[in-house]
Amino acid sequence: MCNVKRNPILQSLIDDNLVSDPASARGRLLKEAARLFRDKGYERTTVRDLAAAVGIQSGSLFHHFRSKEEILKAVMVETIRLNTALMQAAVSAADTPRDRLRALIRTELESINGRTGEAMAVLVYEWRSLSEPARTEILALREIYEGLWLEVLRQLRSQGDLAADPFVVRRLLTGALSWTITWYRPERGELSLDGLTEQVMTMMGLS
Amino acid sequence: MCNVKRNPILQSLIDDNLVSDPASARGRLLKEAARLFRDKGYERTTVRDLAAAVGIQSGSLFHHFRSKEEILKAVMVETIRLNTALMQAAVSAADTPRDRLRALIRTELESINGRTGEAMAVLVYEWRSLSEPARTEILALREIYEGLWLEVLRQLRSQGDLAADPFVVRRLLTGALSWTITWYRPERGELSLDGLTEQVMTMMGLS
DNA sequence: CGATACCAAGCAAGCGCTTGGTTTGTAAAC
DNA sequence: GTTTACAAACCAAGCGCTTGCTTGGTATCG
Repeated sequence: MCNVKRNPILQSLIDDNLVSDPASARGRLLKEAARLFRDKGYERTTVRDLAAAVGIQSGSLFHHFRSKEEILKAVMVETIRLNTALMQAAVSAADTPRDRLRALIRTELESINGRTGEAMAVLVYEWRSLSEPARTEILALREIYEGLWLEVLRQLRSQGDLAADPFVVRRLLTGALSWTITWYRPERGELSLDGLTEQVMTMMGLS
Repeated sequence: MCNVKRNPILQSLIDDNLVSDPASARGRLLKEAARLFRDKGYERTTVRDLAAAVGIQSGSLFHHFRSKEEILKAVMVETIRLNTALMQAAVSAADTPRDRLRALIRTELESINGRTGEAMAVLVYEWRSLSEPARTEILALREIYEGLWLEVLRQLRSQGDLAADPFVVRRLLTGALSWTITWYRPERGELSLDGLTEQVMTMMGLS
């Protein structure tokens, strides 16, 4: 019905049933869950909190999800799916390895600090709350995502623009970028997302 | 009595009652608490877990600490105190800004991945579990610590070795270094702490 | 009619913490 | 050198509350 402007990548994932429509009951719950999990942590968030956030009784949650953990897992799975797709698009739109890296950094920063930020923070900081089987499942999805980064970093290295080990650099960058959520406030206007991206590139001597 | 070799900086902090002796009852509890909090998270760790780890009943814990949160706070406070002292020593032992940065990076990596690693991880990833008053208290202590970094980064910038904003760089580094705890395994021997330090310096174009 | 979404009520288990009493270490008093 | 005194350290038991989740029933709608 109300076709508000929406990212075409997100739309195609919704059409393929890989990500829940944020307008649906399930999608709204997942969005609220991500926010609560980020703000209070998974353990401190009760099923009553989750239910209240979407205006239903706590018991009714279990019509949509079999357990509280399944909600956490769903938040993570859908977040990885969306971000992998966004990353792939960003990489293929850039021409040089340097621009590809810039695109990856910019996209990841946007994922962390933009609309999907809550879910992204949950993905990064709450995975200890997953049971072992769920953990391996998530890990498998992450590897596709990480492969994108490694390929670009290897390109940069082979053309002499990167002196350090791509593997190590990616991991240092993972920490550096995800940590921005604890301090970076885009709405304050001092530093834009593009500006922050350039700061990262500059620190790496790639400005 | 049994005077095993011990870091003199740690020893002086113990003598001043700023850090608990790891041999004392309190010190042993804090060490076990740090390990449990890192492995399972603060919320998932019960007072019964904590008590069992040092071989007492759960109720007996409250002879030493008024609440579970006080244990978390004590872990954090003592960790900051120790690491601030270690950092100050590391900085004053180096001659050039570049060496001072290297010393800071190396010391922080050691704090995170060495003996005090458990407590350090708790400090970084569990502060959401603190109540508001405890949070501001911890934050005040952190500022001394952060001041050390900023001064060295400003020195580097003023001599042209750093192009990016010191403030932003420190925050990127905080994330990059603390994240190593999730992937770096010094015991595996592929990459030493010195090697990792050099990788960070190389990434910043300061090798 | 039948499926879907929900509510009202509550259960069993686990939580942080309290309580009243016992052991243990220490050091002065006799 | 034994006794007395006393505080610190600890145990056993359990209280009051919250937790994730279940159950049985009801409203809504194609």
